[in-house]
Amino acid sequence: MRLVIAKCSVDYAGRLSAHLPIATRLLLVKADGSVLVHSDSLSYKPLNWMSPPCALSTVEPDQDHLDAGITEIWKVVQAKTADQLVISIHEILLDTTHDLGIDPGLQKDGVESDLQKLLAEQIELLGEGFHLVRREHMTAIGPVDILAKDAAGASVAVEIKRRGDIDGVEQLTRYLELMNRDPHLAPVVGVFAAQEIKPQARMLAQDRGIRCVLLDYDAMRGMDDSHSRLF
Amino acid sequence: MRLVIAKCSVDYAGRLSAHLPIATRLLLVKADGSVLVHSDSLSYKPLNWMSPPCALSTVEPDQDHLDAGITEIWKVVQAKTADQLVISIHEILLDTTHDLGIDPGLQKDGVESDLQKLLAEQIELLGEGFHLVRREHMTAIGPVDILAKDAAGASVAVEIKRRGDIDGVEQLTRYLELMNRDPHLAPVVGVFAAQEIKPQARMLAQDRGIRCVLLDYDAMRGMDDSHSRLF
DNA sequence: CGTTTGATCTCGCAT
DNA sequence: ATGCGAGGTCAAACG
Repeated sequence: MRLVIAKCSVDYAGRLSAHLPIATRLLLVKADGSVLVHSDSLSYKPLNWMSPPCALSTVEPDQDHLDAGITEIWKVVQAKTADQLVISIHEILLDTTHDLGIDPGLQKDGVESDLQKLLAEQIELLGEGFHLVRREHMTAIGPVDILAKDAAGASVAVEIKRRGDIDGVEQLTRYLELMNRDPHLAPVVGVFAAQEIKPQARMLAQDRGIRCVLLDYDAMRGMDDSHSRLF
Repeated sequence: MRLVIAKCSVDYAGRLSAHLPIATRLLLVKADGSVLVHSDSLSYKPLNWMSPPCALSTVEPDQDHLDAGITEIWKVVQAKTADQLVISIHEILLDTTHDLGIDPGLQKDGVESDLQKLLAEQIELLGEGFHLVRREHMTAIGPVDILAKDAAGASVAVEIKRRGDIDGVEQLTRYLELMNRDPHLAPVVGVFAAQEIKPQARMLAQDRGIRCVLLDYDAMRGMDDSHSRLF
């Protein structure tokens, strides 16, 4: 990884065009050749960047460039899309390279798949007498998160989101429409389950006869045997 | 901006839990207090981070930590959500600070608003005799990108995307459903206009009687008077 | 302030 | 490869 702090201007031409006026920024060149341009604010997202696979080359500045104060030009081209990033450097304040080695990677916990697993194990949270048919029930247009049956034996399709917005309701609606055409399943009722449900999503769901259920991840994890065994 | 290259492990607890095993990484502390943890690959996205507003404090390692080889502990807490990022440092290989000043910011060209402006000016691209009623026509559930009339005087609702996928078709469908209930507008036909349209989105649109139109941004910009005057 | 929507979204998984 | 869904989405625009 090469770290350069430099006074520079940057131009990107690819999926769109973008320009960064001259200023002092951090230029990050990673081992895979990718380049990130970061300013001193706006965390997370670089001002500009080039994703791998890409190649960095330095171009000799011509007299016009030199007159404009440009001492060095980096040209980064994407190998597949031919997107271009051109960094015109006026002054280098830091230039250091370190070998970091490969990273073991991030371990996550608490994402949608965890919610799905917990709700499948605690399907009675949806109501007395509910039982699980299967997770990831396949339909022609994709898998329904959970298929269950209620106390009366009617089919229940459950869509699970961490954050429930309008898209999730649309998705569940398409599944329900399709599943209700299947005489082996119909009638199928829908349940939209999420840790948080946006008002507009709740409205749309109600309008379509879909029940909304709020999930409490911490409480559900607390009920989980495999988790509680760890303590 | 402070740049630190260090052998460290990282733990995040907030909207989810995440852990990074010990390895050498770049730690980036920005002027606003935000922190980014980058590895030497996977451009763009940090392995872990904390967004502003947040506060960084150093915690004195206890004997257990010291025995484990930890020489320094950073604790970063989000001011509002109380999310926590804990960085346990084993060895510092680089530690340098530079004042970058504020960045003038990125200038973009070619995003959705540009497409909308150009299509509004060149509405006849949709067909002979089309004319613009207005951009951002308000409905009860939000603004339709462009409202136009065709040669026969029938209303046309246009949804514009850079990349047209199924969500855009759903969105337009909701608008059409609503607008067709309005006797002043009905009947309203839909046009889904994008630089690129995914096959599944095209299928769904066709199924709902919505016309798909591919937009050529460069050609449209070439036709644009205000742009050509610049050259 | 909350809420919505776009993004050079990125990223991962399944087909 | 391509499509699809999720993201600690982020971040800007709008009410």
